[in-house]
Amino acid sequence: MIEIYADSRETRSGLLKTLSEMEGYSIKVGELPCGDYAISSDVCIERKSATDFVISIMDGRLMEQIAKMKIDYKRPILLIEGNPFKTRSAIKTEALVGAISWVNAIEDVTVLMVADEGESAKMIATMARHLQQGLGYEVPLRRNKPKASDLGSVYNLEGLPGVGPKTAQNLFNHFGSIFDVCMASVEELSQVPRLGKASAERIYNQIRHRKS
Amino acid sequence: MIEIYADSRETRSGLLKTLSEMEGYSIKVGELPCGDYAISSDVCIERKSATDFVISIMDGRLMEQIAKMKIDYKRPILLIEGNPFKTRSAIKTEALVGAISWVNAIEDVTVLMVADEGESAKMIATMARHLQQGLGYEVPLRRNKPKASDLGSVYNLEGLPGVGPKTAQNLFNHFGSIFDVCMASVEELSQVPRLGKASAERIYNQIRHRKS
DNA sequence: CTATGAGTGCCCTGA
DNA sequence: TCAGGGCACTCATAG
Repeated sequence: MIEIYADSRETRSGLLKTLSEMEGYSIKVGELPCGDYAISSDVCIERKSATDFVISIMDGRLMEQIAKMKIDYKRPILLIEGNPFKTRSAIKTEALVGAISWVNAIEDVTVLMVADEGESAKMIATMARHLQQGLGYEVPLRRNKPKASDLGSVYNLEGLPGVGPKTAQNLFNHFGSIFDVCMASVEELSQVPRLGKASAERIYNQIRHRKS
Repeated sequence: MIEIYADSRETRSGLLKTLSEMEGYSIKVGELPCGDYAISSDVCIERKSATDFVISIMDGRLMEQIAKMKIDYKRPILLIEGNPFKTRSAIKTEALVGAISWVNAIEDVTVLMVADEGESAKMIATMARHLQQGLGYEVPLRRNKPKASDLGSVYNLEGLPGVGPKTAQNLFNHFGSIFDVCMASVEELSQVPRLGKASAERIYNQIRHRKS
């Protein structure tokens, strides 16, 4: 059973009703210190309608709420319902962008936008499930692996830090095999075109990095 | 002067043009190992149009890109342009919500949504400014590179033939590092759970395979 | 992402 | 020890 904690102020919202009608979820209503929904010990969600969001920027409530959430939760999420750019209000686009950028870049808080209440419900439910039960299987990080050996080697090297398609090809050309790349010293790695000492070191470290 | 690094694939986009016309910004185009824009040593941005986003979910490119960004940068951002829920595509809403939730909840990557290219430009520019100049005082690029991670190693090993998420983890657990996997003989590789002689040989051959 | 199906190869059991 | 069926995991495809 997936548990979602909702703040009592949300009681009247249709969202809470939708959530409580879902199979496999248990909704607990109470007084949250901040935010509207808590879906794990690290994650809480502040849900705002587009107009509410705009207003909370102007009266400074947004900063306050975000700051508060960051104290109690490691990973707060701001969920905006509707398009704030489309609201008829005095606020300038720059201010809007500035606020979102601040929330995101400085405060490191995720900003999600959904169209309506229904999407909000689905989003909150799914995130709760993912956090509490995982996906139910492992996600394949890489797909469409090439079969030809040369391509396979290049593809494999793309897994190293700071190595994209171009550098992977360079590495392979220079060393001739994955094995030789693994044996290379930092100095030898630096010889490769487009690889500086910093990247070379990171690659070297990743290859030797031991399970923590 | 605020610096923004853009991947060369973005050259044709109107966004890059808009950015380069902005006062006080210096845009450098080059080959980024991953992501489309880098705005600090810790933060890079993968920008996707709504339809692109949907397509990249379906062909599995999204997971790969996110994973790669997480290896190279401390704080990757996924910037979605337009409303993915409104695209006419065969994908189910559940899958869409699932993807966003996965990026967010499981991968702990910030998701940002904007309406169009213009907003993207403003958002990227503003975030760059916030990160590089702070809101008032100086917080320039700290040069602390992301350290080698378990995830990076597992991701790398997943590039090998016949190796999916499960086996990659098993390999890493058994040998402790990419380096040790590369040094292993066919016999030693066979020791790993669920790896028989056939798979072990394929892996061994791929690692030693020389450029043809 | 979610769903489904086929294919490969490991592994366990039983003789 | 070896054959065979069950299973786990990879990989392709489709919405």
